[in-house]
Amino acid sequence: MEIKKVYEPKEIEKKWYSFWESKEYYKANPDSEKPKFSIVIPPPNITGALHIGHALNNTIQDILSRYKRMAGYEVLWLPGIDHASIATHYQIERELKKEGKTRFDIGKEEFLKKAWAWKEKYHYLIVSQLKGFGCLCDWSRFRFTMDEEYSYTVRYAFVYYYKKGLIYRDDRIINWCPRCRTALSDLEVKHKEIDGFLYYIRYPLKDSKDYIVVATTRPETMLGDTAVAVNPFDERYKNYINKTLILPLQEREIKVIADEMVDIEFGTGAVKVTPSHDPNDFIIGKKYNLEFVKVIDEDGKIIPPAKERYCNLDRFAARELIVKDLREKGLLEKVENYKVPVGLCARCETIIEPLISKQWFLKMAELAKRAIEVVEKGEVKFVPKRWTKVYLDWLYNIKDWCLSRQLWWGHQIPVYYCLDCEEIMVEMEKPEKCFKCNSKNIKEEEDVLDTWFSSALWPFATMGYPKNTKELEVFYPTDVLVTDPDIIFLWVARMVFSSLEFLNKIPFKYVYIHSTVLNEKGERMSRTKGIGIDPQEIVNEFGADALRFTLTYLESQSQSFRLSKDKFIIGRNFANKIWNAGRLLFSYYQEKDSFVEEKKEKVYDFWIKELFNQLLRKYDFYLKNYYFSLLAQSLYSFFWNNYCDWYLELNKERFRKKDKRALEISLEVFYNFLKLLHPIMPFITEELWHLFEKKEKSIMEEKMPEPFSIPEEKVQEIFLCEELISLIRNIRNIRANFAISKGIELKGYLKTDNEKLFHFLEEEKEIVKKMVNVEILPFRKEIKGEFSKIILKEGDFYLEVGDFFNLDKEKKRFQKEIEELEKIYNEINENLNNEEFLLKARREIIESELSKKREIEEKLRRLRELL
RNA sequence: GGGCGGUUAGCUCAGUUGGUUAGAGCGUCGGUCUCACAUACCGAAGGCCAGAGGUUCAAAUCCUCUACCGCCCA
Repeated sequence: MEIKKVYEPKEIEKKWYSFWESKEYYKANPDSEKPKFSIVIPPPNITGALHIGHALNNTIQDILSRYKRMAGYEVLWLPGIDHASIATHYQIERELKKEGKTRFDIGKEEFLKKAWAWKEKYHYLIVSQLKGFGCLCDWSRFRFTMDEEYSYTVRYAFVYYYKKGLIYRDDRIINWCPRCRTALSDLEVKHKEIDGFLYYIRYPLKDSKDYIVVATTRPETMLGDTAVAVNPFDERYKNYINKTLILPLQEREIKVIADEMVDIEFGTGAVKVTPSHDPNDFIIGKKYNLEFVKVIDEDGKIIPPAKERYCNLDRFAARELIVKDLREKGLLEKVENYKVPVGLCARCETIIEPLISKQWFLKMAELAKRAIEVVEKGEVKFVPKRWTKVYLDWLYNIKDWCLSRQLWWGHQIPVYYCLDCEEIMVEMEKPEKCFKCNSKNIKEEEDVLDTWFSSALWPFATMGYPKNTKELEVFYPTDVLVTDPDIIFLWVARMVFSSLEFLNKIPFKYVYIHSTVLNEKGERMSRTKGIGIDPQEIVNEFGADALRFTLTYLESQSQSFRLSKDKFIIGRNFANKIWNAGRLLFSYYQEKDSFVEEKKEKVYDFWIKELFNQLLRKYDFYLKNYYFSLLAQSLYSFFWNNYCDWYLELNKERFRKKDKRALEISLEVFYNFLKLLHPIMPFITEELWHLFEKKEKSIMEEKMPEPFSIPEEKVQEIFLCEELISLIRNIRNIRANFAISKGIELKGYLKTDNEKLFHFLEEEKEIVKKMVNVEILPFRKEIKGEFSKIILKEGDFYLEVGDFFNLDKEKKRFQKEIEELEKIYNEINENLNNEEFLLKARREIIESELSKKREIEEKLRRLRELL
């Protein structure tokens, strides 16, 4: 059987994914007797293809679920996608814009058709991407947030909250995006400072030549001013309180009021109050019962009662005209450069307009309380821990959540208005007639819900809530949520309080927050900005296993890591290494019937078994603690640096001699390694697993390996293997140092009092000959010719190098080592001469220092003999 | 303004109860197409672990401050 020299993942990946699917390995069985493990996917939104951050996110989930499956759990990894109301709007509107249209040009029905088509397209794409990454989600339970069942749960939740009195409708200042034409929640607004101006405007006193100067960054809002406020403790304005001013341009009378909220330091200490267009002014407006004058509309245009001169102008055009008018009237005292804080729509980056508007809100105080409690008590744990504070701080300062959006794509708010008596009905289905006046003249609410309202229900809505499903019974709460830092508030916190409210259970026990993936310049990957790596490209070029391994290797719970395409070489090369080790083993495996000689196990066998046991211990620990980078590193170095570089190399001679036991142990360790690696690199491990025997079942049906048992006396002998490795390394070093090519045979003499070592190297003569072309001879008192000395732990080795010998080089080599050792020796000595160290350090530390000292002393002594 | 991260070899990063001589990959230098692998093998060079204090017998690791970079919140 011909096996390709270089690992080619493409066909192999396709083959095994369909195999897993055909066998339905992904399918969770709620009736299983096994312990349960469950994860719900953070549903990717349908706005576009998955990026490399998704690849990381889902690789982690796949690792955890594959591992748990092999560790004997019944695993549910529930997949799905999110309709992403506003984000999808933005994408479709962008397409429309290319044709010069807006959503209002084509109308709601046409728009929704496009949205569904969009969803279909990306639904298909996202699923195929996930499969391309090797993610084995339970496809039989795939959910979309706008599925009928899911939508039922969303309505159910809204109605429930409303009837409980937690949802209310009110006129409030909200964040309005004039481009998206919708209200936004606080979290959907990004704050930024831009270069702008601070305008100082004179507001004349009524019947006086005196005036108050107010400072503002937004002069256009003055059209809606209904007061000027000063701080009651501000001496400058004491005499102005309660006086009447004439609002410039509008020529309207407004009062000077005093409130401690006013910052004395800002501008002139006097501020204009526009209750309809500023959140703080809104509060003041309510407090002092001011008039609410709305002068900017939902398109960001000026409207009456502003003077006609300004109406229909865009807010920024109006600003310019107003400034011009003020200047002409001599009312503009001065203009300063100023960093103006603005809110931007998180989606389209349009400057937010704070607007007074009637919207639906969810009361947060009570809900937040319980969400805080479960995290403070540690029922829900963040990994890494530091994110706990981020979560809590947000909830400590929580404000009510604006739920309604003036969008079309999303869940219709289940509210119905009687057009005759103004009765408001909040119901699961549209009522036939008004509950109050029996009118059939009923209109449903046009607004849709914030996407995150439905996402907040994800863990249990996907499992069939409010029905009492078997899934909810056995798989809920889920074990861990894997996500990135951006959505701790948007999503994680909201899932926690929703779950507590509806099921009286936490939604997950752990929240693993992984790193943000950056590009090589350190910029956040962004599809809209065209920054980033397309995971599909990586899969095509390097393979899914390489993609997964590299991401795992780089995921170390840090805030972020930089990624460039060439990083995937790590994973690709590792896959190739495994592949080729497989090839080597397979070539002997094919001839296994001729492997008859059952020689006894060698020291190397115990050496590799011990190293495997160590790997296993680390593996469990790292996985349990979500130390993904260390997990990948330990697998990598075990396999490459121990198994391949030494164990297989040492075994080649045994293979040649048809040593059956050598082959068996090599294969056993290899198989075990494949099992451990499978969660990270599912494809190549599956392929190799099936290469060796005709197997019906997937490697994932295997149990995770147990440690090898090693007899105590064999543990004592493992050092011999280390001595052998050290000897070979030293010989190679000397050959390189003196430029003696391997083709030239050398002789060497071992001097040791350690009988085990003596016999061992006697036995392993052939290996040494083969690996470094050195013949080991019995030590004689007088060694002729020039030699180079190798210091082993338990003996000296004299390598006869003849004419190649160069005293300077040799001295250099030793001097350097002596200097290094002396440095360490002095440090150790200092410690050991320090009474406090002896008094306070742990016993095993002292002992290890002592034995180190003896070792170094001995080595130094032997090194100095040479000079 | 507040919170949180980062600063370790030329580059990208590990280093998880403080205790072997601080590691890896890439890159560099030198040598190899050796019958699994040149996506490889062998050898080597390269670091006062940002700076300053402190705690400790012992600090890259804990504490404080400073500087710079980044993320988040207001």
